[in-house]
Amino acid sequence: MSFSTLVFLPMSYTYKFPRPGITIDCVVFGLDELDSLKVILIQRKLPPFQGQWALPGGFVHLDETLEEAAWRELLEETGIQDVFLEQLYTFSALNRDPRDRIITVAYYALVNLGEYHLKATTDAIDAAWFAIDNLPKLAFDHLEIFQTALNRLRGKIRYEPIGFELLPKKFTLSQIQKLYETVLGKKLDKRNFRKKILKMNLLLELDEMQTDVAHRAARLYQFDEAKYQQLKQQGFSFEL
Amino acid sequence: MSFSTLVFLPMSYTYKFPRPGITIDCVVFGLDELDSLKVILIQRKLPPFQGQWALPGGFVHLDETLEEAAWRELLEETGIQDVFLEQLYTFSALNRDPRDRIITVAYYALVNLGEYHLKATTDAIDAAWFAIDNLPKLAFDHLEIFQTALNRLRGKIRYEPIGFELLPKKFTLSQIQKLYETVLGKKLDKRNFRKKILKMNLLLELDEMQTDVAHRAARLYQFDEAKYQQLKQQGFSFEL
DNA sequence: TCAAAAGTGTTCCTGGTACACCCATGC
DNA sequence: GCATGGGTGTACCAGGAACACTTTTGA
Repeated sequence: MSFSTLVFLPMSYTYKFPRPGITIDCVVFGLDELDSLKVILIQRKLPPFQGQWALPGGFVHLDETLEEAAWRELLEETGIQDVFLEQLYTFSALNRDPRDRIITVAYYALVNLGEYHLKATTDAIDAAWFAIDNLPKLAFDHLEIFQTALNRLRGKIRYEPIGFELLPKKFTLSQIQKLYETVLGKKLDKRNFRKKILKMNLLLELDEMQTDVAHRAARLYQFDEAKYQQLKQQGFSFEL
Repeated sequence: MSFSTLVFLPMSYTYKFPRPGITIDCVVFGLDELDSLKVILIQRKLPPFQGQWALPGGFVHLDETLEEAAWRELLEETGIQDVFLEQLYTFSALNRDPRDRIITVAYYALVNLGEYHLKATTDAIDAAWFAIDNLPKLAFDHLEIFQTALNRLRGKIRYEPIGFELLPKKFTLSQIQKLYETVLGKKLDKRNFRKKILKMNLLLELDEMQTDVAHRAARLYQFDEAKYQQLKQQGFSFEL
């Protein structure tokens, strides 16, 4: 476009009744190479809670849905896109933001940590992965939001195949077993785990093996999303 | 107080950025004597959707949480209080309200329909129970909200003991079996159902029987909430 | 040759499912 | 005495849990 458009930008917006502000916050889970569960935090540059760590998030624009706002903030603050994202819960305690009445709609995301190193993030935003059992003090009520998300993840991973979202596309049976052990916090029997997950027929056995490992290479598998949708239609229900 | 306080009531509220309006809506489920599942709807007195049926709900005040707003609207519009109430989902489609950008946080409630006849409701509000398989056309996106609530109820009733909220405090085993058959939409085997639910040790066998029935009177039971909390603590998980 | 993880079957037991008849009560 | 729902036990089968050794590979 060679012409700019001049628009009148109002400096303020007026309503008959007071309105709370609406934000979204995202709890982004990732599984690192050592198989500890991690979450992304952002260091706040501005008050309130300046310098403290917080969940990525921000205000919802009038021309976007909550989910669109979550995707936008995720991309802006962490560079993450195209991942599993689901609404978690809406938090509305009266004093959760010291400045103003703010209601926040929390989302949680599952990403394959190996694909995102958070180094190339824009401007001066400081984002980092933290192990979930060693979090710093969080701003606002973000600890409560995080705990709600962790409980949701632990509950949901047992009866919906969302765990695969934390792994690379191609993974070994041991990887997925360790994932379940990490998230659920208990050891599982190797033979029983393999029997059960293979019997579901949701894993595509690939003709590929692990490389660069200092021991016998394991076979790679892939989650068969199409098959899952088809089975779910027929009343099948995932359970581990 | 013998003196009134004069306060300046502003006629408007101004913000630097535009804000969506925030409402809550409630999907109230009840089970009637003929054991069909019902939901409460309110007939709208004002545009938009004037005359159409809608879920009870309204704007969230600045000095209340979302849950408080839900309780308030529930009481004002239906006379219901002290029931099971849980947050469902937050809906934010851009055009869900034709007048303005409105985001709504939906709640769902489970009530013992026998206790609420909706006759004594305040002023001119027209509230009524509708069988869920015979709903009228609903205002806004309330059909989608209702369906989300029904799916949640169907899912949750299988792994948390919330079904009892739809029954009177004292109930027969047949009542709860019919409840499950109604909500899940399939017949269950009487002997197996009784074995399973009694084995959980969550039902208190009372020394009372049904009265005024034209057949052998059934024993009454009561859900043991304290026992459930205790068992849950120890890792027990309800499942039917 | 050693270390490290991959891969593989069987036995036992629990819990799910299928199934039919007598009992108590009010009309 | 009949209609209506209440109440009860057993046999079979499937799936979950416990359990240990051999194989492959790279260092």
